[in-house]
Amino acid sequence: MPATHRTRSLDSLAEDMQPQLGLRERKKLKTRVAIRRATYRLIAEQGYEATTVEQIAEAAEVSPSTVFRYFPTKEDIVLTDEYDPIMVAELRARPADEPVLDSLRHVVAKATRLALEHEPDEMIQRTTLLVQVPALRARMMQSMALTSRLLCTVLAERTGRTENDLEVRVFSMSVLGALYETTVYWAERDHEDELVDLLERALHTVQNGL
Amino acid sequence: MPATHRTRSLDSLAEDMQPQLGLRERKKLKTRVAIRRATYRLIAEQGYEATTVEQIAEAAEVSPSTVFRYFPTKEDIVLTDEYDPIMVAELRARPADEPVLDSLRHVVAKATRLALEHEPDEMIQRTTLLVQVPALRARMMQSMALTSRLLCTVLAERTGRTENDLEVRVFSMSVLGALYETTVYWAERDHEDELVDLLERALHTVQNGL
DNA sequence: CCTTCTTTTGAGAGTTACTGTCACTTGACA
DNA sequence: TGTCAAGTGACAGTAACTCTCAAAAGAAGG
Repeated sequence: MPATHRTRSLDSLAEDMQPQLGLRERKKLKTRVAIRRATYRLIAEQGYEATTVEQIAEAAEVSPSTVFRYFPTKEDIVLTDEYDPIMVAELRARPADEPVLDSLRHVVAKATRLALEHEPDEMIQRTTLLVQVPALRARMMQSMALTSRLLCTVLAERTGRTENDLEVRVFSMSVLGALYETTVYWAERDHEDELVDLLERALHTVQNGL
Repeated sequence: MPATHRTRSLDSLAEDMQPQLGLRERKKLKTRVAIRRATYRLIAEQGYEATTVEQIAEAAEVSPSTVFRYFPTKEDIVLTDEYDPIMVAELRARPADEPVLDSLRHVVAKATRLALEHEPDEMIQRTTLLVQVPALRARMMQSMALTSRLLCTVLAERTGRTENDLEVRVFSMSVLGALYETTVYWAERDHEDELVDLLERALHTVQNGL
């Protein structure tokens, strides 16, 4: 079966750089990718709810058990993304005396550009689904809360506070909330705006209020 | 069966003020209350996941079908709260030239005090569950997003913008995110702080940054 | 190449939240 | 009291998970 090379994705990236992983690991990666591809395809054809895990398993040529072994929930097949650690690293790399929101602006812009040029299709399909499917929105917000905790750690380092400090946590969460809402807004308006610009405006609003 | 009058709740409040509702409506209210009481009791005894809807139905002396007729999901039995419309009304009642965050401070403080004096037990149990059960957190955040849209409407009126304005939406969401995180923080620290004070600090942080 | 150990997989059975249907009961109202 | 609408329960069905266990397949050593 000829693999499509038209869409570039994190998956395909991961496929490429196989620095001599054992056969076992390579197969695992392939299965993971196959499940995700099948999922995205089926959902595009039938919609999220109409697509059952059984169908996904069949399309990916694995058993349903295997699907659940790779992804804890159906939502995760769609939503899992791997940008958090990258963003944390970038954030730590910024000069320590730079105002926090400036750092965030830079990092968010960079990560967004990276994501947009790297896997634009997935990004659009994912955010579209976010608008359409409540279950996915809920799950997304959960992962947003997780990301917020990561951000807390970095902010704590910067400000000399605890990562459990109320102010740190509130600030992180309100930033993440802002970014989330912006993403939804972008998708609602059919991705016609420049996401980077929207995010810039969002962070500006967080900083200066209405 | 003698009803406990030790705990004051919205439910019991609603029970009291029955300004001549028909028998039908009164029965509906009673069923609703029975389901919720049973749920809270069972969850306190066994935990959230271990409690099945069937058990709840049995304890509330209704059929499972009826439970689902009253609450769309198991999560909703625990989480449904009715403060949103009150807060919106209060917010509209504030002077139009008052800075938005000042209005919010007042309204949030008032609603919180009301809730705390009125149904402290439910509030504590609910927020405790919020910390323990991921599914409830997710659902809570979803309802937070809904509340955010309400807030958007009010903010739009105030600022002369659209309720779909990016800045309005981002601001609403970041405020709500802040309030949510504060609630979780409160519960995580075993409700030992004064929630009103924490919320005040949270809104201060939203206004002035870290 | 063959053996042994370990990881991964698939098959199947079970649980539970939720949906839809339909006949029956029970308040509302004349 | 009888008629109508609203509310309820029983039942059957779906789909997302979970658990268990035996078979398959890669890794490692002789």
